[in-house]
Amino acid sequence: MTKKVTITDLAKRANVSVTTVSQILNGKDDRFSEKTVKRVHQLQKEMGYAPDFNAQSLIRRSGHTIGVLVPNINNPFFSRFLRGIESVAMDNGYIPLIFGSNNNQKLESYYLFESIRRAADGMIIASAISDVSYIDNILNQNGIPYLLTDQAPITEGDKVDVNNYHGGEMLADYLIKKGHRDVTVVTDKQPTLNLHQRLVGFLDMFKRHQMAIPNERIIETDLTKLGGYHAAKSALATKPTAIFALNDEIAIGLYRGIHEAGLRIPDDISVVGYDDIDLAEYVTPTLTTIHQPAFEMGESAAKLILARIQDQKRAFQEVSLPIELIERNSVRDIRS
Amino acid sequence: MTKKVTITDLAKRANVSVTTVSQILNGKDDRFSEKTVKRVHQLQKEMGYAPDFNAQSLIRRSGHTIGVLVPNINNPFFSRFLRGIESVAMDNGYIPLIFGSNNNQKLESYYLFESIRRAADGMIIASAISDVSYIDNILNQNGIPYLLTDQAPITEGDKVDVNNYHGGEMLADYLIKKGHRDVTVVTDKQPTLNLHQRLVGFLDMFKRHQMAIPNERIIETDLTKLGGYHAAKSALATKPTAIFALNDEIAIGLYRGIHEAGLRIPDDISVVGYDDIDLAEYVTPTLTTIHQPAFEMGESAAKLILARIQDQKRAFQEVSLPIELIERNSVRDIRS
DNA sequence: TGATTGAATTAAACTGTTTTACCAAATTTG
DNA sequence: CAAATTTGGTAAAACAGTTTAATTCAATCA
Repeated sequence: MTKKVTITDLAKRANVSVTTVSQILNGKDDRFSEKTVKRVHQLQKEMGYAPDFNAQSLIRRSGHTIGVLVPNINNPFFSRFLRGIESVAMDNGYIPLIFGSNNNQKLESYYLFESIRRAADGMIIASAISDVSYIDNILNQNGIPYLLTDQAPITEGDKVDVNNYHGGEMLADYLIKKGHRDVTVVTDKQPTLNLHQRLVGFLDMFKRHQMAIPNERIIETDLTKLGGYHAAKSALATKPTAIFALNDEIAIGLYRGIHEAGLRIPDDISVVGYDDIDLAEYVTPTLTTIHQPAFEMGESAAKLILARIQDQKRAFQEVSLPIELIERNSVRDIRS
Repeated sequence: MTKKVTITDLAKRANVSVTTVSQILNGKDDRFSEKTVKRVHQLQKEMGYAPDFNAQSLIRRSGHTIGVLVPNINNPFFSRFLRGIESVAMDNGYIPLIFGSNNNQKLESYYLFESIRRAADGMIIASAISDVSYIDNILNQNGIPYLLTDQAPITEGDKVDVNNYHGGEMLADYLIKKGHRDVTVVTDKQPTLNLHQRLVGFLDMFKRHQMAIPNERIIETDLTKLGGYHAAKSALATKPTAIFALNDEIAIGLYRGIHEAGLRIPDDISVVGYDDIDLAEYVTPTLTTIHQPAFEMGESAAKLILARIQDQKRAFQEVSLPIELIERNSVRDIRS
């Protein structure tokens, strides 16, 4: 167990001061003779020197880290979203610090402070549980720029957004055109703003067609496969011709419940989801859903926050990404 | 943008030295008067002080971090494995630093050094791509304990293991008992040791029954749904009665390919997988597979590495977790 | 000749925390 | 009552770097 090699070791071997080494290794080498520069680089390789991350972060007051807060790491949508973030963060020498709040407000707050403690340079927050102004307060207080991927009712800030309201509308419109009017919705017990907008868009469209969906037709569960599975019974009890699952995970759970009830999709009942996780085209029947550009959302979020880290004064920017209805085989046209 | 509150600020307000504050906040408060202790704690809450992570890590030479290296973050098996690690790490005040090597050796090596740079206290490595002795070298050199979840051919070290060889055997035995002899295998292009053992167990069992599987029946692809989907055609071309997918992801990809080819599972062809990801009981038909206790593997791994961090001298320990064949509906009994 | 300039390098201050060694006053002990 | 011990606390060094301002030395200039 050899001791870790430090900048001082390197400086000694090179017969220069640590200042010199530091400067050279940070690219400010125009002030030094070519000989010295070469020698330092040479020795760095030889000795396998890499600056200590914590020492660097401490004095730079930057952990070269961006904190990422998502509700659920295991949800495939967020999984791809995170990969998008990771991809651009890594390319720029930043490392994402990923936290899953699991709908737990205490945990969310803890992670906020943990990010501060770790000198995160910025944060990306997807669908916060807590009050947005609370988050804004904490983060502002500590001078940490952040970004929401939510239609959060906050006056200013960078945003990455997809129009969830419109997504809900599109699905409703699609089902209506296929002749469905007895439609049941399976949503989250504690919907984040995203989901809420999605739901409202859907309901509004039905209202506009004088076919308002009654409350009994709105079933609440967890945003997971298991949640969908559990909700299947009560959903089926409402005798719908179609079910709108607020995300694909729920839809896949419903598939199972529906199959176990001896019904067939889409012959006996239609199902639509939301997100277009990659699984959506692997289930039988393939799932009609709204495609959200999860990876691109992650990329945009990371780009935006990095840009702000570079320049705190730049104008706020709002990136809006398109969504798309992907028609597959889980909906039947029931017009006689 | 108020400045971050430091231990010095707190000390000033409390009219004591920073030493005192540090000691008290670290629980070494028996040397101080009750009054002082109370005051310090009171002020900590009031001022919202939390010690700077980087400063702490620097002087403690510990990032309270454990580096985790997995081949693929998106694979549901690893996803649950990571959650297991996370769970016990967090409970002990450690944060996992998660890296996905994506079968890229360069990246793997980079992450190793990044972990060192960040003063990781230990590492968990699942199925390394690189030579194990290479990893051992680097990590040993820097005094970082590590743990493999692999049947790696290394003399000593902590290990978390499930018997992949036996898992392969069990599946082979099962298929043989159901009358299958024309069996095709779909495996990874660059199998890690885990997968290799799994495959060898499977092949050996067939050999033992004088039904050795020829090389043409071993098809290589990526370890993903898409990989499975792409492999379906060539797999079907070998006219098997059953297919062994080396993990469930591949199996789900095969499902799609098989369905698109107009065949039915298990009527026309049987499929078995490996891992028992939660999706396995959501697909149609539900998938017969080997259950690996992914979450528990993660938990054990984290516990083991934490124990070693506490006490570098303790005896090496090898945890072996049980696997189980889960019989579902994807295999038909074809004995006439 | 003395001042100025420029190139190459460095000393010293700083980041926020922990730790070791030490100190003064109060209390106990012999 | 002097010596020893306890009580409650602090100063300073260390951790591994970065950054700013200063220094040295030689060459150029007026």
